[in-house]
Amino acid sequence: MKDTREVTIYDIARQLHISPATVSRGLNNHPAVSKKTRQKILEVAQALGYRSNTFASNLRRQHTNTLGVIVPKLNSHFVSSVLAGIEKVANEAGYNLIISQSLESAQKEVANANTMFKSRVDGLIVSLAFDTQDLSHFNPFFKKGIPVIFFDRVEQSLPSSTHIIIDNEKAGYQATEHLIQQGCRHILHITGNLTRNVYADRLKGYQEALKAYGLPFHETDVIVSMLDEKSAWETGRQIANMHPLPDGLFVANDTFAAICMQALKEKGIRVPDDIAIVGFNDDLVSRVVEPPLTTVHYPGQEMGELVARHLINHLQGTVPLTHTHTIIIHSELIVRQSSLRNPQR
Amino acid sequence: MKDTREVTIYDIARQLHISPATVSRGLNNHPAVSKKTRQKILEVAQALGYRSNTFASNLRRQHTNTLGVIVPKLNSHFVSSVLAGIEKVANEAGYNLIISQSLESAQKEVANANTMFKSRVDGLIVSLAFDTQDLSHFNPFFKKGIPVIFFDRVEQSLPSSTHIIIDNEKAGYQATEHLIQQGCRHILHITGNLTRNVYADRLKGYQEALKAYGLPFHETDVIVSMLDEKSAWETGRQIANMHPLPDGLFVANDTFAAICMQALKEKGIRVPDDIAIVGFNDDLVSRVVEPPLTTVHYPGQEMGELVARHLINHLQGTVPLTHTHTIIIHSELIVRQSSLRNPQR
DNA sequence: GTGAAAGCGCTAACAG
DNA sequence: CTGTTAGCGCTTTCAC
Repeated sequence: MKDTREVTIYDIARQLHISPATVSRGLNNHPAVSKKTRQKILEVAQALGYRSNTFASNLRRQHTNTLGVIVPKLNSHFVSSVLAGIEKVANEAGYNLIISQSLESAQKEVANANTMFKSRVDGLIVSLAFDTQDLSHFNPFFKKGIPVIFFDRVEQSLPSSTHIIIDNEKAGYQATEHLIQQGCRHILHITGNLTRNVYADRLKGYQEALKAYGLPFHETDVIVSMLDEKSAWETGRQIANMHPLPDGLFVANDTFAAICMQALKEKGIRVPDDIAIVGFNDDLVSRVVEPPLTTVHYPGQEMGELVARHLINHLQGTVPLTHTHTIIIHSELIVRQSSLRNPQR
Repeated sequence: MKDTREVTIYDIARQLHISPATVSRGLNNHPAVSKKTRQKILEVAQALGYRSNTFASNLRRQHTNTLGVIVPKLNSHFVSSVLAGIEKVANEAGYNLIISQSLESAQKEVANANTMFKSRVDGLIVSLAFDTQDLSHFNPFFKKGIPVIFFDRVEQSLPSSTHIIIDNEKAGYQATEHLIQQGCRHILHITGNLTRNVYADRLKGYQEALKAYGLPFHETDVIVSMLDEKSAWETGRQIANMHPLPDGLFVANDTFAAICMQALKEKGIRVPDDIAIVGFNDDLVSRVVEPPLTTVHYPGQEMGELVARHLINHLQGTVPLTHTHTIIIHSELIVRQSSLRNPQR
């Protein structure tokens, strides 16, 4: 039953009475092969059910035409969009993708990086896990000159690698400013691990905005959380029990914000009247909760396309990666009901 | 700067004055190699920064130790859980994973299958796209004797391949029965492409339940949708404008249900008082909407583990795959406020 | 327990 | 435009 023998270029060559080299060239669209022979080669290949052996090919040429991608979690609108963007560009350029998720664990990220290294990806795209501190698991790549490019969750201390991010400080500023303009005077900021750029920068923006509007900043108004579902419920309930109640919440992701909102509402607290809430990411959930969540949108797909294009350009020698350090993509605040206290118009 | 030369088993062999064959054996824990030499080999390999060349290895042995996974969408709680389960088992058994998403497009699924085939995965795990009809893109696998195993979205007409599913008919029955028991008499069922088992079976369950409770079934009460976000809003608004209003909604996924709920509420319709709603999947969103959504939970992680274990057992020759046709996993209805009309207790 | 040797399938000089 | 040749790095008989 099993059709066990593999068809090779030798089989094609034999059938056409030409050399395997020519077959190889024909299959790879090498210019120095006549249209006629190429045509024939393709036909026979088709007829014989030939499939090229990537391993032999990769073994021979010393690269894999494969890009590695490590993300914290597949399961978010933002990450999905980025991936879609990366895949589009990679596909068009003939690159394959290996995708893995660290599940927000530094340990798993290390394992993933090792796998990627062993898989000999030509380049690596990374968004760091929640608690990744040490970046030495990328050293093998640096040493071998394999380009690594970071997006969103980056470590800017790292020299000589490219980062593609949004202006988290600005986004944090705008979110906070918006809350202030809605009349909030005591705004809590709920965020993640502050060693991570995205959270540290949003916090900076939050602080700046407070300062700009002459509001005091209290350390105790910043809640650092693991940002998982369980903490979200706990934090939400905790806030509901505060006296006096804060009147604004700037939360570093939509899911967390949505759950907080739920927890607050369970305790009879009104959103936005008692507490106005702003989230981050523009996940689907932000549109489904009641009231819809004001949030920061950033263009995942574009970001992914940009990241991939950059990496591929570099791999193809077009652009020296080390010269373009940090690329900042536009983000914007989307105002919905969860923060709107004095409806405009 | 670039450390360009790769370390091979020859380098290790030379350093230890032994043959590459022995090094290979040592690295692969071949029994016929003394503890001492193995120890030394490992040390030198470490010191030299050796990484085995998968391509050479794969080229030589005729398999890849890699499993392919094709899912409709990465972006759902259920799929993430399944993947986690698959990964756990695969990892433990020393298998690598290539994961790709069809994004609910049959066309993309074909492309993915081809890529998997070219990547020479040792086995394939598939959950079908929304609109996949023709399954011929898996023929190359069947022909070559590469095992393909389906889960959740399956095509049971397919002979001689294993399916791992939940009892969708039963789940559909229970969901509908629950709504009836809550006093619903006119229940709409919103679902996906009815050629797909999951949707067809849930519909059957819905019909059975109606019949069992002496309620009439109307074709027009079944709304077939693409189940994307846009349709969800449209459908929700459409339902809101119905006269008379239905009093129950059984929706084939949580996201869609959540959006419908939102759309209904926008029109001033109360959930569950005017319309009770049951979703499907137990996605995070089901817990965050107001009121929380009654839904059907099924154990993704377990399902993933089971699927992977099954496939790997077969690859290792333990179990003949063709003999175990269909495995059914337990699912359960989780009752929350969106459907509770006469609060128990 | 270890070594020699052949070859997995492909590509890239080089030569014509 | 096409053929010859020589490996890429590894595993696996078959010897010893």
